[in-house]
Amino acid sequence: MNTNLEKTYNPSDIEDRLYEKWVSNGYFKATPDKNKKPFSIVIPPPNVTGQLHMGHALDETLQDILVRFKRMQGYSALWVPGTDHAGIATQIKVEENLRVNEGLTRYDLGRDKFLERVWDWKNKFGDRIINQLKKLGSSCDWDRERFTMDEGCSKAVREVFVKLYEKGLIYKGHRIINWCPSCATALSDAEVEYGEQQGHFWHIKYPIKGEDGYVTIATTRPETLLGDTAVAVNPEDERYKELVGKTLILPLVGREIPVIADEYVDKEFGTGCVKITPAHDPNDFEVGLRHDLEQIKMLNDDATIAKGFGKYSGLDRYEARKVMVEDLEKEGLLIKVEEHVHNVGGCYRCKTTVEPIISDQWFVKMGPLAEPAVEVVKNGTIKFVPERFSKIYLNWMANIHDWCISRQLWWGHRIPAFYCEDCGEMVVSKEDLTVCPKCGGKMKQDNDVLDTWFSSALWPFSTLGWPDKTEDLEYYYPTSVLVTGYDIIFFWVARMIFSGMEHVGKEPFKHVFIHGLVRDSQGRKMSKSLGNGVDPLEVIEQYGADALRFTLATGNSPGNDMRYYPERVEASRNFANKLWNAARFVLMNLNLDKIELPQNPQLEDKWILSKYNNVVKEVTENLEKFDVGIAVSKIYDFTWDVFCDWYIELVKPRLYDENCETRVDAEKTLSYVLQGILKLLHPFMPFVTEEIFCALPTGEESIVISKWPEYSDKLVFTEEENDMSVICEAIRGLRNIRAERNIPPSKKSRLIVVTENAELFQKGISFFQKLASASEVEITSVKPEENAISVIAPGAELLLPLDELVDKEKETERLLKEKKNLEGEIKRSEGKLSNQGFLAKAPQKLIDEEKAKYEKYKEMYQKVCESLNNM
RNA sequence: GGGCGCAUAGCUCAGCUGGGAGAGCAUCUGCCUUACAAGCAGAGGGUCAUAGGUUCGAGCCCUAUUGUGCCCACCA
Repeated sequence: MNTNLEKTYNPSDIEDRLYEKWVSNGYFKATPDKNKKPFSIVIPPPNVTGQLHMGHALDETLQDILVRFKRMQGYSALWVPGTDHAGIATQIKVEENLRVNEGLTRYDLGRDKFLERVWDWKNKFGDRIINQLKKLGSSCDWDRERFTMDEGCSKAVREVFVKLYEKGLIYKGHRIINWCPSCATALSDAEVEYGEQQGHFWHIKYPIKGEDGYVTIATTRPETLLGDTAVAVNPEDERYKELVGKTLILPLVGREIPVIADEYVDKEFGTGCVKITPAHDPNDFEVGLRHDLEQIKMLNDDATIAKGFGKYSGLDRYEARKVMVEDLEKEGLLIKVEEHVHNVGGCYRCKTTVEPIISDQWFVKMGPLAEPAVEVVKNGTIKFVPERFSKIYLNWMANIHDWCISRQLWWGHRIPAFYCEDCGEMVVSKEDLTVCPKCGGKMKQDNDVLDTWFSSALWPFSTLGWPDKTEDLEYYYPTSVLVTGYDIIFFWVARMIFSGMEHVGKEPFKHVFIHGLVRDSQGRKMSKSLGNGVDPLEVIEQYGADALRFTLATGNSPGNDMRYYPERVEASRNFANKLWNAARFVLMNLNLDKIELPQNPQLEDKWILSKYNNVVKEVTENLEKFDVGIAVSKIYDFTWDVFCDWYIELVKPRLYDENCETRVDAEKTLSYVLQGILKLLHPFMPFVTEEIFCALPTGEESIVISKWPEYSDKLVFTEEENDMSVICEAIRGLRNIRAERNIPPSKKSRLIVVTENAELFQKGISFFQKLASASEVEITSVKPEENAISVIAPGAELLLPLDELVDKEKETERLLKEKKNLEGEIKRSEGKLSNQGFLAKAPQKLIDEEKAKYEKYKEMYQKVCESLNNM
């Protein structure tokens, strides 16, 4: 018989072909449809740094699982990936190790030339993303021009920038920012990573003017003394009461600086005297403002010492530190040097130690924006999964500082501020300005670009056409769910939330589904420098996209990291293979031209249908709750253990018997349940399920657009489930004893079933023959006097009269062990049932179940005792 | 300093609202049983980190402790 399925499962044979089919049939296209509910995931891959591809694959897989699930449930599901201009540029920088900055440019290109390269790379990188998504089988809506949104994004970005500027929520300020000397750009607080470093604590004398004495200052950055404009002490500090108001001579420089009193100083730390460098420390900056101190910038943008500091000028910050410490020592101003471990901030991209520098930058005023963004999470409009991440989010939002959004880079969206070269007028405008509205002079656009995350924050609505009032925006916004890793909650999630609230007036998504990071088999982050990154495309090549997707979905609990093991992908592939072969078996034995429920289901048919029905319910519930890992393991267990290992084996006798009257019912049940399994599994393993689905007489053209299975009251067969489990237990008992005695399956044996429930065991005869190597099966209510091995099962004693195998000693030993086991169970059960508390407070269902167990064990115990007596 | 995770079989991890400890891999035994050796049937292996507490009942809830990881803040 032709099964339409190749003998061996080979993913590479089917995956590309099916993907082409889906795209050309237009299954992935999503349009606003009033008769359907919307489900939308509109997201760019996070700003890729090039080495975390497996992390993308996880993102993409989880997103696609949800979309496919919802589509089958009848939603109009939209799933649009993308990447923006700035993200691509980051990628370029990492892959080429570029340092693209005026004055520091390794490839000394102008802005235009650089942007040309950006576009080249955009295509290359865009292809890479598209390719990975295709290979993974992601059911994205490709036809729209959303994939790269440079133009649309630019429009949205300008709209937002101008709007916020006019509302006073974007301002240009002279403030302390984090400066990366290597990238030569400002960074936001979130872009600074802190790490412990072994440093020193230099104790330096600052002489008091007109006196012999001095003040001792302890510092970790002695070179910054060049920018000192005061020394501060705590106003409550008795030691230094006299000092306040006096003047000090700044060592090496000779400048006169005052001693001031400020609450900021901790009396207990260091010497209790703090040098104040307003231009190079955020706290000092605040102190400086309070005391109206001068801000002296002593560092250039490349972290060399600024002009005006004599021989130190032009030295690198660390070189200057060395030289200055030597000079201090020479002058006898260095008291001591202590070892000191402290946290140092580094640039999250290039790891260079950042310098706090006072600088003119653009900022977003966060206070007013944070308020609604906090509220919307607090009142549950946006729900984090798992819930604990909402606390992290809220905590961050509550302590948020203004966001520095200008970057001195060449990539990204250029700030839409224009300056008149003649009169200095500044205009923020949606349109490019060339002529000054005030004096008619020539206008020049701000050289700075926006933080990547500024445009990324607009993604949920900019991709839907905002600021235009499009049908898509109307229908799909707010989007349903955001799937992402916890590492970018601050960078991206938070900013999308307040941006959505501010610009659209509605939350950007309803759920934030947070997953963990994919690590290598030793638990390390995948990184280029370690060379431990795994390329999903290679994994797909080797095992297939289905296996990879299944692996990423399995054992993945929300918010927790997962390790990548090739062995796990192999296990997933094996599962796909198992399904493939089960399908081949069904098809080989199928004579139907359509799939339907059996008219005359037998015991085992009802058993599997009932179990299947239950799995449908559970899997659906789990997916609704984003418990992807639990859902997938339930399908796995049902498919392999219940359907393949039991049901298929159970119905073989009926299928192999040409004259069997209920053969057709077996066929119907087999194909019905298989079809259901395929549908449940489709979001996880889209390709293999489609290939099999199309080989079945479903009458449908594709599983992608088929209907998700639903729980049905008609398929509840509790009694049959229980009966069947009795038979299964009996079979397991027989197999157990045969395995213990090393009886090969080829050696059949007579079986005598001693039971009061002849009707049930009558139905089980063919199962005992097929699954427990029984030859003739005799059912009786009276135990015969025969030399036999006895297996105690619930409701029956099974006798194997195999003379040559009966070994009195072994048999006694085994029965004694069994007796002991049962005694334990009975004791446990008795303990529970005699516990008044349990009887009074436990749910009735549980008590009934416990009573039933007790009866069962009691009966089995008696049988074991009888057998022992007979020996 | 503040916050959040994690600690369960040899390894990697599940365990959903508290109701007799699970999977994959690894190990051992026996099977080429006409869908599948990428397989089948069995077996061994856990004081669920420790100590208390709540409860009729705790891997799950509470408290403390230890180990471990992450995030945030940062005192010069």
